[in-house]
Amino acid sequence: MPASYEAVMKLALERGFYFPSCEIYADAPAGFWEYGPTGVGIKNKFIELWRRELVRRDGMMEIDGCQVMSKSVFVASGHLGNFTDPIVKCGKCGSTFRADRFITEKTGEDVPEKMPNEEIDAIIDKKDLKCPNCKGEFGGVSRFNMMFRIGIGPAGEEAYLRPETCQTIFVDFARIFKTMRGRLPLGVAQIGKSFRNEIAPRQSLLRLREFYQAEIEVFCNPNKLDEVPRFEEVKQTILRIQDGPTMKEATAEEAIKLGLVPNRLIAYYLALLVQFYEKTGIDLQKSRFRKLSDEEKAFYATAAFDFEVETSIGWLELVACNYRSDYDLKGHANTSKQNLEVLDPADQTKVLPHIFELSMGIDRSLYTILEHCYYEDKQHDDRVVLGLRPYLAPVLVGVLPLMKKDGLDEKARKIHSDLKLDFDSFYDESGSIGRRYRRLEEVGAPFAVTIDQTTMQDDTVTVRHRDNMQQERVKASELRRYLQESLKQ
RNA sequence: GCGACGGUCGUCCAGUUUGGUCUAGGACAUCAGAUUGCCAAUCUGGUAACCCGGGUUCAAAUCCCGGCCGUCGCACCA
Repeated sequence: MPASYEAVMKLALERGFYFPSCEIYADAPAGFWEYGPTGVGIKNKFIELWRRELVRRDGMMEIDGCQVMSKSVFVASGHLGNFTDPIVKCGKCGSTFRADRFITEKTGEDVPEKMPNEEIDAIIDKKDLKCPNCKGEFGGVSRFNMMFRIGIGPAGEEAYLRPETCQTIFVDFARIFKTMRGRLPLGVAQIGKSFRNEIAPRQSLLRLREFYQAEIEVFCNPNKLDEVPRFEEVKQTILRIQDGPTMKEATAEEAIKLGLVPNRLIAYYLALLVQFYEKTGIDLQKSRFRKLSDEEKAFYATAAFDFEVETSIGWLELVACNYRSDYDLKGHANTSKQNLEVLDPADQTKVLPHIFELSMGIDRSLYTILEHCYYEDKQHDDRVVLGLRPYLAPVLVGVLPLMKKDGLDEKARKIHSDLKLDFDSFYDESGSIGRRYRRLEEVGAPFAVTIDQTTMQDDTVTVRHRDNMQQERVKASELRRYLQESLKQ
């Protein structure tokens, strides 16, 4: 079995990576999944890698905001206007359709999403449109909003679960900029949950109703999009860019010259993103930045690239990279009546920052890492191996006594307890040694330390490597340094 | 949300056609003991499931109704 959605799913269920939420109840809703112990291990390490390679490297500021946000936030953001799709439901068979698209398809008439419900109803009446499935009459147009609405306090004040984490960053921007002595360009980052009431959640981690995002919002001066001193560090990074039907590979520097990327600021962050994903173990040969056409772009984006990775079930969007211009800050400034302009000290001008964002889906990224790292080793009984990088593995090292006698088990327990506070160490004495190696491989543990008779004589242990199954002898006293070393690049 | 098909130990599958030896079976996984002692060994024993609710019937894993979940297709994915 090659790496496939089914194989990854099977492993996830068998080894506790992730599983359906509330599964002991029959009324558990779709689109909610939990991470088990091994899954959390990978997730936490993925987040730490993200912090190291993006937040700390670039000197970004990380915040942690609330999941419940006021109604006004979404009036300003446009979520309560632009994102409500007009839908019609057949009174007879219950089929539902996007009203605007349905009318355009049937009559050729252009129907903007924002057209009032009554006008859309009038068109359906006039053109005598019927349900294409059963010829039934349509009920009136209604609006479907993908946000979860909640009631605050006894009066049930209207509020919403955020449908994207970035709104927190926008509304917090002024305070962060002032109190943290910000300067443009300023990256503000956040990891957190977002909620979207998907109509048809599907494929476990890939389309969730409650999901993790890692977002980076870069606030910048729109007049200085090519002033990026650190661009030098990344200019040789290869960007693979799909523009319409053509796929082009170019360094970040060339990509600007070729007009594939509009400016240095965007090129810089796309390159950082590539360098980050290279370290996750995802095969970058199966990745691309897909330049979105005008029709595909979100309403707020003036330039947009989706970072996509090919998996057994097709191309998956892992990160949306949008140049959002001043859409967000302008909206929040108008709605809140606050001035969100900042001073650019270089030329003492006031400017309303523009925003370039990297909006990463953590759950999808984790799935992709699992799939790209999964393999079955034909040379060795089709052993299932998760070839995770050491710094992403939920278990770094398994500590195994060769046998449970002659004091080997006690010695092994001692070594395990010496390691476990600083490393993800796992002690296992159950079953044959080969069996235990295989179990460790399935959760991606890169190393197994075995305690044998020789250990009792000279205090050395064997370190077995997951990928090539080779072993080497290492002094027990050197183990910590050995493991420490493995966690570096 | 619509349609088609499906839902049985942790995982995969048998059993449902024709209701009754199903007290639900197997494989893998897992646990305990024995034996072995560096790559899924063997033996013995154990844990562990009919998605939920209702109905038909003397009797339901099996038939009927409703719900939930999953896969696929359509639609959706801001």
